[in-house]
Amino acid sequence: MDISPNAIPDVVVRRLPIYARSLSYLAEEGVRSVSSQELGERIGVTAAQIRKDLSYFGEFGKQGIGYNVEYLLGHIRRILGLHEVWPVVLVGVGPLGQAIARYEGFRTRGIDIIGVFDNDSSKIGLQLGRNTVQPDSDLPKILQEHNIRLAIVAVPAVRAQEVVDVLVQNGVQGILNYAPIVVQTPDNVWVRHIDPVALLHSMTYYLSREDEHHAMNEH
Amino acid sequence: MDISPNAIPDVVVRRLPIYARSLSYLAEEGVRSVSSQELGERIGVTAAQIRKDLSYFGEFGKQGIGYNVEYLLGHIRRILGLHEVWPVVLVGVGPLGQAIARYEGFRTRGIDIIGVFDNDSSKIGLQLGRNTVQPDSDLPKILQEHNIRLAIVAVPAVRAQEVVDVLVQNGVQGILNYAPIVVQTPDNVWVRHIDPVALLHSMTYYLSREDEHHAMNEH
DNA sequence: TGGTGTGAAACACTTCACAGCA
DNA sequence: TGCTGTGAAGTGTTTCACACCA
Repeated sequence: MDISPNAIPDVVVRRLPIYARSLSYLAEEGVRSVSSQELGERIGVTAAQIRKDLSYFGEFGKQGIGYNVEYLLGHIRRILGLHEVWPVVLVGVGPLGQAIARYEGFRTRGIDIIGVFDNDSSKIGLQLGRNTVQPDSDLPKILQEHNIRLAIVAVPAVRAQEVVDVLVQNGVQGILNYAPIVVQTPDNVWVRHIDPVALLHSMTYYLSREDEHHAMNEH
Repeated sequence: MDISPNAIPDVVVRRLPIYARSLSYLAEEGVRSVSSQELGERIGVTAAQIRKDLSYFGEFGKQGIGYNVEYLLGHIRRILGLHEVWPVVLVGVGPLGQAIARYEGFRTRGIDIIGVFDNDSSKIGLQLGRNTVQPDSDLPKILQEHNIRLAIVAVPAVRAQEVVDVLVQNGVQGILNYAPIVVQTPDNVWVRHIDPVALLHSMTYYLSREDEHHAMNEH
């Protein structure tokens, strides 16, 4: 999915949920007010970055004081569309899919998994959290009936593209893809990707460099 | 962890594992040679980007031909330090941790989970893949004995910081954090973060905008 | 006083466009 | 001919630094 000119930069959009997450912890702790400095330290981001990011959306702070936690959190939630609950489907019920289906953190943050699907008939009927596993063949019906726009894909890499095709054909516009493959979609569909191995590999890069460094310093 | 000046940009380092992944699929398919154009189409990246990225590390292609798949893959693996197998520990054996422990995709890509830990005594002794769950109290010993430099954290948010502190105190320099919280570490430690909910929220942002857009266009 | 909001400057990253080569 | 490797140009992102305000 591409960004139209004059739109908010995607980097900013990706940071907003982190701000929201941190603000909700602050709210739970009973903190009323927070400065960009304090929030930045929690999140590992500069104060200027936070102020600049927020300035795309309005003026939420008070000079000399900072930001009211509840007020800013409410605004960010609304900006992200989280004043509504988003129904999503999950496809793929291997160990990872089961963990996702059982995780409470989706529902508490505005994401409601309303259906879980697998093509393995031995899994159909399995109860996972509030959901019962349904066959993939029921996907189109459910997607359309509930007007689903978001989906989580946790199938093996070889199946990911076909599953994504079905999702997109039935109106899904945002996909969280756990399969270690880049899926092809029309450019009005958003895809975010989770590949823990790739993330680890990006760290092994630096750790190997460090070795060499030390070796060099020893001479 | 910060980047020293003149170093390879971190964005580039993060793309290398994606290139490696795609190249290994090509190799499995028996493809011998690939152009930056073809590889880019698979990955959703421009050809120029790939050529530029690779040029940080050397010259791996042949004019008029493209890249030899095996040769380039070998080089990228070496650049990422993947000519060695990296032993890692996993802390946290809830449903997610269990899925991680059982996932075969780590070992096949150079990441070997050599220990899994939890502080819940009812889980100690549980067999997960090739590992048996050990108590957190054994962490320091194992980290030091095996010279572990990478860890995966899959504990609840409230426990993440204390776990990370123990890891760092015992020599861990790279952490893959599944807990929905930004952990504090010394700046010689790398942290990568996985928060599926935050990724979904960054998509609900765009999907909400689209609604408004349509509403606007209807007038 | 202590903090925000924001243009402008600095920096980082991507894309272009083409020389050069098999 | 068809593709790489790469300076230079273009674009995007972050940081600076300060006017402004409760």
